[in-house]
Amino acid sequence: MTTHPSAEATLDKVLALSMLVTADMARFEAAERVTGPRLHLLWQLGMSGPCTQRALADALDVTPRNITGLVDGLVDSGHVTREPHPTDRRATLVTPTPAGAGFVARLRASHADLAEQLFGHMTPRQLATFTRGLDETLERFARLMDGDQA
Amino acid sequence: MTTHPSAEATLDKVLALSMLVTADMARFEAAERVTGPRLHLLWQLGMSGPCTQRALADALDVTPRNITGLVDGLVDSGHVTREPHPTDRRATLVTPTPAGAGFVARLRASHADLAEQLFGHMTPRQLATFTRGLDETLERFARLMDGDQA
DNA sequence: TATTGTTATACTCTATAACTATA
DNA sequence: TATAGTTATAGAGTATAACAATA
Repeated sequence: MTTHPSAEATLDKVLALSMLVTADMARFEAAERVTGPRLHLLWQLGMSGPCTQRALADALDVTPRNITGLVDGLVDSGHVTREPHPTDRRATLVTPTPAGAGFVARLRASHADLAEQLFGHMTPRQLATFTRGLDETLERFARLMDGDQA
Repeated sequence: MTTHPSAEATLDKVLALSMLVTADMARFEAAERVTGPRLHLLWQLGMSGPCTQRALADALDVTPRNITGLVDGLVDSGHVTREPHPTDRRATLVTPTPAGAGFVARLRASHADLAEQLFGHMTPRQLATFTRGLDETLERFARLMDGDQA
C-alpha cells in the first residue's frame, strides 16, 4: 500500500516537524512573556552559569552590542542581573535571578515533557531505529557542510 | 555498545537537525540577498500564483501591514510587482517578475538537492523506516496540539 | 457595513562603527 | 595595544490603531 517515500517528501516532513517544534517553543515564549533570543540567552546561561557578555556573544554567535540589548531586556523583566566581575573591572557577570533560574527550570521541564509526549510511546527498539536515522542524517549534514567549506 | 537513546536525546537530535536545516536556508538567503520572511512570501507566491496581499497575510499568518512592508522590499529588489486586481479596485495582485520566478525555481532546486544529499544514499527500505518514524512523530504532535486546545 | 491596503507609531533583533574604561 | 561593554545609527520584521478607497 505505502509506496516508498521520495527523499524530498522526507525532507518536507523534517521541515514540518521543525516548524511544529518551533511553534511549540513560541507558545512557551508567549506564556512566559520572553522572546526567542532572550530565551536562548537564558538557556545558555543555565548551561554555563554566570558569565560575561563577551562569552554570551560568542556562544550565541551575535555581536556584543546585541547582547547588551538582550541583557537590558532581561534585567528589565527581572530574569538576570549584571554583577561586577571579581577580577576584571571591565567585564560584568550576567547572573540569573531566582525568577530567571525558575524560568530555565520550567523550560527544561517543558523540554522533557515534550520529548516524553513525542517519543515516550515508542518501544526502545523503535526509538533506537528512528534515532539512528536522525544520526545518519546529522552526519550527512556535517559532511555536506565540510565539503562546501573546502 | 549503543545503549538505548532517551526520548530527550532524540528530541535534541530533532532540534539539532532543525537548526542545521535553518542554517542551510540562511546560507541560501544570504547568497540570494533575500531575507527569510521575504523568501517565505516568494515561496508562497510560487505555490499560489499571483494573489492579493490579504491572501498572503492569511497564508503567512502575519498582519496585512506586515505584508505591505515585505512586498515593498520585494518590489525594490525586483522580485515582484503590484498589479491591479481585475475586478476589485481595492486589491492588488502581487505578481512575480521573471527575477522572482527565477528565484523560486532556484529555491526549489536547492530544496531538491538538499533532500538528495541528505537522504539519497538510503535504501528505499531505510528511507521508508525513517519516514515512518517522522510520520508517527508528526501524528503525535498533531494529537498533542489538539489536546491542548480542547 | 465590511474589506483592502495604507499611514502612523512603537518595540525587538540585528549589524557596523566609534568611543570609554580597563587590562 | 588589546579587550569588555556602551553609545550612535541604521535597517528589517512584527504588532496595533486609525484612516482612505472601494465593495
